[in-house]
Amino acid sequence: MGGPAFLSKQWHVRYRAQRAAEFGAYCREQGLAVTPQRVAIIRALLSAEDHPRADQIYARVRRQHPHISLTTVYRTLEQFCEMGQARKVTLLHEGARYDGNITPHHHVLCVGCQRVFDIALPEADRLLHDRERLGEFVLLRCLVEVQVLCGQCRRKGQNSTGVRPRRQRPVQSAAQS
Amino acid sequence: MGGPAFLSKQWHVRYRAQRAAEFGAYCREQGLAVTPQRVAIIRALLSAEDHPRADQIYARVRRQHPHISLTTVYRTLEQFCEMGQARKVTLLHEGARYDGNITPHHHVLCVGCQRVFDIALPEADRLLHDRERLGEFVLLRCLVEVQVLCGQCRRKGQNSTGVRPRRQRPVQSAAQS
DNA sequence: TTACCACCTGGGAATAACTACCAACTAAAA
DNA sequence: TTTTAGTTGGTAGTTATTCCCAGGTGGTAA
Repeated sequence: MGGPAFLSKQWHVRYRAQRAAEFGAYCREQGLAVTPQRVAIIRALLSAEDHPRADQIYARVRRQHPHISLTTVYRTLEQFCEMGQARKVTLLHEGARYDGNITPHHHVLCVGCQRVFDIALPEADRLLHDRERLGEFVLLRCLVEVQVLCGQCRRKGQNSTGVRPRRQRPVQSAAQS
Repeated sequence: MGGPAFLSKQWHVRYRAQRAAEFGAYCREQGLAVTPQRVAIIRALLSAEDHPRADQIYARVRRQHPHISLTTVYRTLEQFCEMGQARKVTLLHEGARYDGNITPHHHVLCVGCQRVFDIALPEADRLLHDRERLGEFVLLRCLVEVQVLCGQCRRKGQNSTGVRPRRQRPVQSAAQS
């Protein structure tokens, strides 16, 4: 109880259905148009069980929308991440960074300036303590990335989530003209 | 005590000096030639405080070795990682992967087949529980990647560390010719 | 139902971050 | 000093992703 657990198949099925149903409303709420491309991409993403890459989603969506472009897929996935409707599993994906310190430690990344700092996190090292297996998997290592906003970036007034705000469609009220 | 802690400057200084001093012996032990390029790269890496990218290390090494090639820098850094003399901070760097499941969860990556699985890790979620700050940093999120070898890959006899073994220079003993 | 327009899309070109290849070079064993 | 496996540098890919912009379209207001 309280230990690591894989998420069940059944849970996933219900979760996806709910998310798909709410998608249109969510877009409208955010001032985004509900285009066939966006719907196709969120569906492909929600029905995927393999954490697909952008090009894999592109290939799947193309079965229904042969004219969709790869650019649209990349752009839309990025938007979904900004909206909080998807997660990018790759961390620090803008090129590998190297660390000469090979003692056990973890990393703190400032989402503003992309600087990386070393940190010791004994709790993290104990995370999967005295386990060799996790289900059918042989445990090798456990990596932790703590995302923060450094003092410098906070003062510069960077948005605190690392998510760029999108422009809202102007609400056409009785005010003007 | 036992909580998150940044590694001290002083510690780093001594650590680097020791690692630099041991480097030659380590290479010989591994059957690797001690070339000026390798020495320059390990020095640049050990003296770096910023988790540099390969091209940054290239730029720094070039100040002393104007003829070194970027290819050598990439190759050498990769070797250092294989030898365990460096760490690559970027996880899953072969392209972003997307996840439609935005509930709090973490990822298990099989280093053999690169498949990604979702996992709930309440311990990880509690890791930085009831903290808003970590030193001068504002905490945003804490991401965990558990690296494993899945049953399938284990049976296929994949090397269990994700590190390719290097060919040893044959020990020229009295045996032949 | 129509008109409008800010938003959205597709396609090609550009970029960044590697990676492969191979001929020339060199560390180090003998 | 000789030999040679191991190493390097330069060039030419490749892969993943982003930029740009002309043309298309969802959604609001009339």
